[in-house]
Amino acid sequence: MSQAAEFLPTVQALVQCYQAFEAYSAADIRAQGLTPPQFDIVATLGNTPGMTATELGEKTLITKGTLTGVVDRLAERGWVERVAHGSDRRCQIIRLTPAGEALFARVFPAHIAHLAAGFASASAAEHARWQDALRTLENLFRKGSA
Amino acid sequence: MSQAAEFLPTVQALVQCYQAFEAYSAADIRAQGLTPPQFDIVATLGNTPGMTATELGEKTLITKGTLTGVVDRLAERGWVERVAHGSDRRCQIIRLTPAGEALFARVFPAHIAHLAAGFASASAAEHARWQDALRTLENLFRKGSA
DNA sequence: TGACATTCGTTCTAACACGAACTAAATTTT
DNA sequence: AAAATTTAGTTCGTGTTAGAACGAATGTCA
Repeated sequence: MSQAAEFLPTVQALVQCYQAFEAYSAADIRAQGLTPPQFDIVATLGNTPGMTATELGEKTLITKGTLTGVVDRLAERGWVERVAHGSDRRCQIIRLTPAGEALFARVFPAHIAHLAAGFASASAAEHARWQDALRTLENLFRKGSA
Repeated sequence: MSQAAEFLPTVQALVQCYQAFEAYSAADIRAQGLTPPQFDIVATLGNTPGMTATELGEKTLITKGTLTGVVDRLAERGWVERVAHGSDRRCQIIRLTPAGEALFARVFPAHIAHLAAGFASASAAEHARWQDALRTLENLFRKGSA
């Protein structure tokens, strides 16, 4: 109410910064034939023995209802598979197939390289400043919503 | 490639900060019976005589294909209307109805107050630091994609 | 003037997002 | 052990998203 002019530019800067990053990152992911959520899942499952859908949802911040569909589409293309959990018949372990591991080995390093190219001109001091600023800002909203 | 460990925490901090803000902001908007894009449109049309769909899309960063549907739903509820453009029969002016203006007068100040509450503990110096950090970060991705 | 290209908004498709309702399987309570 | 609760994952409804194709209106150019 009081200082609207004070925080609105901050909000605007955050939104625009995030959207610029998203556009930069997503363009590279889509160019490799994956959607951002699909890439997120493949990257999370890479170099692991697989995990339950609940775990995968927690790591990727994808809600369980959405996760079913994204995993379905990855499974249709033969990149992931659902296998029974040993002791709990409610759970399924989701893991990469051999084809999925080959996909991971191809697209993950490529995407990291794409991001690294964007950050080529950034110094360690700048990274420290960004991380510090972003974390203090994030804490405002986490505290506010708790 | 070289310093993957250097920029990944920055990316992670950006994504988590943005998602925390989104969650904080969207919860308030949904509690008032609007979706975030719907709020965005009502807020953009408030205190204006209306504008074309193209203009509205540019200001809200909603693509034209999406805009049709969002405006449809707002029109169904009687908050916005499409009126003919005087000179160009391809265009339509989208504007708030009286009910839409009443909605704007109710939800817009309430949402600003919600955000202001989140920023209550922030100083002017912090805002300057956040805005500076976010803008330098944003420029990396804009330059990289150009 | 007539052919061509551009712009405006809608429609379509495929995918994602969230929450609520639902089934099945465990776990806890009594 | 039987009943009540919790947890795992799917399904469903509503809404958002990007991009491509489309028809109608406008503008350009020869």
